[in-house]
Amino acid sequence: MSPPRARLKDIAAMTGFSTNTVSLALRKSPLVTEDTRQLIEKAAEEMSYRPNEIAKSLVQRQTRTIGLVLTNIVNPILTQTAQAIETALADRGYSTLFATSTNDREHEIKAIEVFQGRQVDGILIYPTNHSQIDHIKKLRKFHLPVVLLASEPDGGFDVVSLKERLGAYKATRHLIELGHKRIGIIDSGYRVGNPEKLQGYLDALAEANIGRDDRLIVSESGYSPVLGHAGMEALMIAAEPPTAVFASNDAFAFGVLDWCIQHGLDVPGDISVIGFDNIEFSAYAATPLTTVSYDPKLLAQMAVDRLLFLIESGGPETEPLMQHVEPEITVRKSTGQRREPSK
Amino acid sequence: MSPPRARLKDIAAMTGFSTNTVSLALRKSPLVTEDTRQLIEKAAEEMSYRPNEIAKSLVQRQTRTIGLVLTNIVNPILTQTAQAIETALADRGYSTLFATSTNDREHEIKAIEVFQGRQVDGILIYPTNHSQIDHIKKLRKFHLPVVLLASEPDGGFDVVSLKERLGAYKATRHLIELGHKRIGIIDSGYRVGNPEKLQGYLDALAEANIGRDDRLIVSESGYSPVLGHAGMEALMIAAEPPTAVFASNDAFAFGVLDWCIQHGLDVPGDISVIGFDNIEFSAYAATPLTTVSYDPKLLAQMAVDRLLFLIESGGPETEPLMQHVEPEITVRKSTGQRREPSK
DNA sequence: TTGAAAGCGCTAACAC
DNA sequence: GTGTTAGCGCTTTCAA
Repeated sequence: MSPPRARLKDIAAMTGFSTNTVSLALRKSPLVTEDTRQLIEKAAEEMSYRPNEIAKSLVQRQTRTIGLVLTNIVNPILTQTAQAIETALADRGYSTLFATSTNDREHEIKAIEVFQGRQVDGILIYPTNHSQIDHIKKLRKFHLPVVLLASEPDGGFDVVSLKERLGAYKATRHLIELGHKRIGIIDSGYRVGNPEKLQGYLDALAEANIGRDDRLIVSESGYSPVLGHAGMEALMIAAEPPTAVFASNDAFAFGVLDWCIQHGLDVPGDISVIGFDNIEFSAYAATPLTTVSYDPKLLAQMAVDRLLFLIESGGPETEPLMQHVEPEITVRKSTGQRREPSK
Repeated sequence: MSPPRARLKDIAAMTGFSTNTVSLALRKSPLVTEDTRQLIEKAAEEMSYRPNEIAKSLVQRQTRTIGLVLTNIVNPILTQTAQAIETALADRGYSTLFATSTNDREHEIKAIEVFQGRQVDGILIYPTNHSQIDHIKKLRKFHLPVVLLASEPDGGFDVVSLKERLGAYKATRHLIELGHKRIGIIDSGYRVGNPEKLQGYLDALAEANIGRDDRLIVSESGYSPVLGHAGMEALMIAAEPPTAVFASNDAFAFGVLDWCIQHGLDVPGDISVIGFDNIEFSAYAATPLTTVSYDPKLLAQMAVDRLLFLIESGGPETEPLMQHVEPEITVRKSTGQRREPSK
């Protein structure tokens, strides 16, 4: 009975006005009389008219949609970022097309291509690999506004990111200040081309004149307590194990804590552990976790502001802007003064 | 120098063929010669041609995009569901438009309207309120395929959901079997119209001939350990406090655990606690959490399969199908036999 | 095998 | 104030 969907034309036929007038009226143009507008609005209401944004997009060459590409959203900090981005975008009338790369570069490239095809007005991306971003650079040629959510070494990009290197530096320094000298790191990014955290760790060691010892550096790709557990195992099995460990994300830290419980080690008595991200649950871990914290909402807001500025200024190429959020240490119970070896 | 974006017309002009031939060739139609196809593909490649899916959508009346509306994604179980949905959809060539309602009905309605405007081919939704879904019912009139991610009392809808009531029943029964008789619940849904968990709790009590005691029922809206903490406080402050508590989500349970630590209560010695969702971190809580578990990936896959079936069969109205995922109890350390009162 | 023409639902120029 | 026309980039008849 009911026609699938009412179009401007239908309500034009219904009211006797032209499609143009109807279009104008529905957009509350001052050109059309109050009376006709009301008439038209009423008809539209009755026919449950919904403008077809696809058609509108085609003619206006803008979709008011942005593409968001994250590696995954199971890391609660990325979850929060994603949610904050979606909310900030919705507040400004934009929709969010969402894709996860699952840390696979091919997926990431694919997602970007799909977004381009769907004519997104801009892209927000946390790249799998912070160094290999040629595929993202290409977007500039299409004049497609892009904001990176991770710092990228070469520059030349709009960036809103956390100072991961600084965070890692602060974490390591915190341990050093507690007297620790043998400090392990369970890194997550190095293998996939994100060396920031490892760098920060090394920065702090160097500053304190502590030599690098590769037995204290392990790397796991992914995000899960079991990986942290495995990393800890590798660290502790070696000769001269650490007295403190920096887990490059909180999930890893939970695995580390778990390893300690299983092996009867007291945290922080026997060993200190510090995480990264300050996810909500870190306060409720087996030992409340000392960790590196920052505000993902702030980051999301800055990224959205920048992207929408780039889109809406629309003008000639703007000079890339790099903005950073600074992390802090949130001290809880999992780190403590180094105990003198009982020997 | 470079034209913003190459169109079919441009590559037609370039190669001397008509736009139609170019379109056919690029879609690998057998009608066009191998030779011309290669010629055209090469030209397209050179001009970095990307088909405009918006234009395609307009003529084909399908966007290969679906809308996903969740209350929020900070609950890790919804995060996992969201991610699994996005992945399953991408595998089948669909994009995901994403929105969070933040448990606000107005937001939810707004999101749906936006999605309709953007001509999504279908909608997947976890509604804020499982009973008030008139706004979702309206979608049926638009012949827009919808799959609900929560069970809905009236029927008449395609549903893929967890048996929340059964999960709550099992959780409560688990506590009863351990000898508990005064069992508290910290509910999250009742106030917003999702009584399933409270019902399941009451089912189990009734079955065991334990009378309902409203002093043992508290309700918090939201998802966060601090709410669980507050709920626990309310429960324990009253006369005849419980010896076991069912927290309707794991975040609440963490808050409960925290309250117990602060008040020197041993879990499970003094009090048992059980959560709901089995989020990854529940194994790493202060006391590893006994909780209700299920597989969000399975749920996501079923929901996507159903929605795409509805879309692709496209035919006349299909009889609504209700599918359910059954939860199980994962027993860890936070629940134990009821201790006889020392009195 | 390829081309011409029409049209998806809308907005934008320009008449009237 | 309102109507007419053209066109966004594509697919889809229908011819040739």
